[in-house]
Amino acid sequence: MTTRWLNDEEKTTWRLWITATRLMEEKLDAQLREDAGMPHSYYEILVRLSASPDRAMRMRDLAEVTLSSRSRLSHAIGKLEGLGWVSREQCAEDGRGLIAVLTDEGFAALAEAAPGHVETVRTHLFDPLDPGQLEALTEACARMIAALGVDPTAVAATLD
Amino acid sequence: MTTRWLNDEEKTTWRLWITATRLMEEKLDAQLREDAGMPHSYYEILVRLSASPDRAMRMRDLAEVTLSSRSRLSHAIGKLEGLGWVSREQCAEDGRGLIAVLTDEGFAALAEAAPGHVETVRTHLFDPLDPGQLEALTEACARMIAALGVDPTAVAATLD
DNA sequence: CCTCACTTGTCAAGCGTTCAACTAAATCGT
DNA sequence: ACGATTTAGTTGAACGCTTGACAAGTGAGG
Repeated sequence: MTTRWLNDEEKTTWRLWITATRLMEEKLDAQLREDAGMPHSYYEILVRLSASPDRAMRMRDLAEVTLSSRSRLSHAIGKLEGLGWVSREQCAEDGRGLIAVLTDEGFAALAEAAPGHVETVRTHLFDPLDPGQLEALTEACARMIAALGVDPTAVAATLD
Repeated sequence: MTTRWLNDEEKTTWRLWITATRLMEEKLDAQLREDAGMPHSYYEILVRLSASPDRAMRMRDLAEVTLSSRSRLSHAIGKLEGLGWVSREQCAEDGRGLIAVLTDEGFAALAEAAPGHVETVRTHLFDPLDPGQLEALTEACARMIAALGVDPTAVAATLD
């Protein structure tokens, strides 16, 4: 089968997408490291824990919602435990399981980091786009996620 | 100043954006590592070189268009040189400068990798979106890039 | 010329991630 | 009840990237 190469218009779209995603992630990570001393990936772990009942989640489930491998999460929680922001507890129902629990210190760190993070998101995503563009962007992302094999309604549902 | 928190609709948009960008980059990287033995970032370096006159670019300029730090590019070119895909040559006009040149082997590696990569991009970005969504996505990315301090017309112009 | 500020590219150290191997516990089939 | 398989989580090595420091080169002003 012959390759369906990208035409100029598609190349433009593709390059803008790549650039926007890279710059945005770079900006978020830099802002959080600078102002809160943690990378974006760790921030997201804290967010997920804070939004869960008892501020606790099983490692397995936490890995899934943060799109992390178990190994990655294990290392990350190790770091966060070292910072005193998360603790590990045995899972009652399953002897293999561990529960990551957000400590009061972790919650405080998150509460301090959140305003700056949200402001960054607003400044670089929501403020520059009008409502119609936001709607189109939302739908486009949902379709891409579906094409990548993940259920977008499940993603959207994990707001908490 | 009080924080303008995200409402539910905005949270949905934000989470879909994060998920789509992560999954897409993950997919691209996995596909290229699997089929071509190189990460996505290295593929982009080869693409930029292949599209330049004489398949060559100064390190400085290559770093800029690939959104890399000089250090990062230096490491990457070192790897690519080890693979025999790129060579380094002295810059005639500036004694500090080095020119990265794509070798024939590098070009062959790129030619072999390109069809699978383009197909992946089509499958997960262009195929699932209709023309109107693509246009909206393009414009949205351009505005985000502008908000992040980069000129989007300059990004789009570097098609070659 | 000479100096001084700036640019270019590299390098070592440290951080976060991935990969593969591993332990331990639960589950399944017979 | 028992071995085989699957699942949960950890670990260490290797990888790629970032940061900060550095040597070498450039170029404008005195």
